Amino acid sequence: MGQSFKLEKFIPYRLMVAAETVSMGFSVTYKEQFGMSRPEWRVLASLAQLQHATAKDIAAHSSMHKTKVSRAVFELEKRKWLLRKLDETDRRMEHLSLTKAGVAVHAKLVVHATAYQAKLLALLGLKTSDQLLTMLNKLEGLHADHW
Amino acid sequence: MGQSFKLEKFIPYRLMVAAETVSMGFSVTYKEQFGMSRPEWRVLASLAQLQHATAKDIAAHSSMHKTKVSRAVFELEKRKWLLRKLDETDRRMEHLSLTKAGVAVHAKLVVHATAYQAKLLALLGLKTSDQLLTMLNKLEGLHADHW
DNA sequence: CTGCTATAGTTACGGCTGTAACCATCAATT
DNA sequence: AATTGATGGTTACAGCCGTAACTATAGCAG
Repeated sequence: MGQSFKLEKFIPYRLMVAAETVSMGFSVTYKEQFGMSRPEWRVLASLAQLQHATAKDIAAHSSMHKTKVSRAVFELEKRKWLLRKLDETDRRMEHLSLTKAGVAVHAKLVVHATAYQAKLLALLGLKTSDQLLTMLNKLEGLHADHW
Repeated sequence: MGQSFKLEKFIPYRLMVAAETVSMGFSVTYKEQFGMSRPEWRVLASLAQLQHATAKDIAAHSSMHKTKVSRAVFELEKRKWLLRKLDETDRRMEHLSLTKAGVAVHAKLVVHATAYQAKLLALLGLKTSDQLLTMLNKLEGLHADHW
């Protein structure tokens, strides 16, 4: 009769549901406070961290498709949180950086992000994120033939 | 200078990337072998498990929005893997069940799903999924004010 | 210099998604 | 039985997304 396969024990399913739940919890912050989308938040965070990067760098650093980055960069530029500067010697690429305003928005979001991270770790009963990140590293290495 | 917030240490981000990586690994199977989408796979798996359910039951069991379920049910019915039967006493709802063909497709997918699950556990160095599922339970409980 | 190939980034397009509105039905109240 | 409100399920619509095609530029081979 009842087969033994249970959806609720299937890791890909459960991981996705958990990821969506957790992501939604933080998206409230950047959506409601700054009308930002997830791709925009990721680009902002990447660029704040890298200080200075091309769209391609950001795509690699934030695990996003280049078209998603392109659209997010456009939006952030429109809001004057990001500046583009063409490379003088190779005019195919543009160097991106945050404006003062962009840095300020990022700083505000980081406060919430840090608090949220702490909340998640507490929920999991962990002192640091190391174990969890190690586990996620392994999972992300699954299709390591991308390179 | 460099702020201390690192995107690659932020749990919501890392969890989502890992979930996408892991999900993609299995989606190859149901996409290439049966031209199925993720919502369709989830409905198939739910229905195989519940044996007999309404669209609403499936939405709850598979964590999907009702419109997604509605569309997936339509597709599965079109392929004759699923049957609808109107409830005689309450004609708003329909009882769903898999056809023989639907059960057969599910059986084939379960073979792959089980193997994939084992592969993931091995990758993580775990003997069972219990620890991991316990952790995911906690994360999914985050916004437990849904009920 | 010319032509070929590769690269950074953008965009047209079709597909998928959630929100909100909708339809049909039911249950409770009057 | 008519009204009202709730419920199961569908659908119109607008927005987001990735694929593939595109533009512009660069670099290399002849």
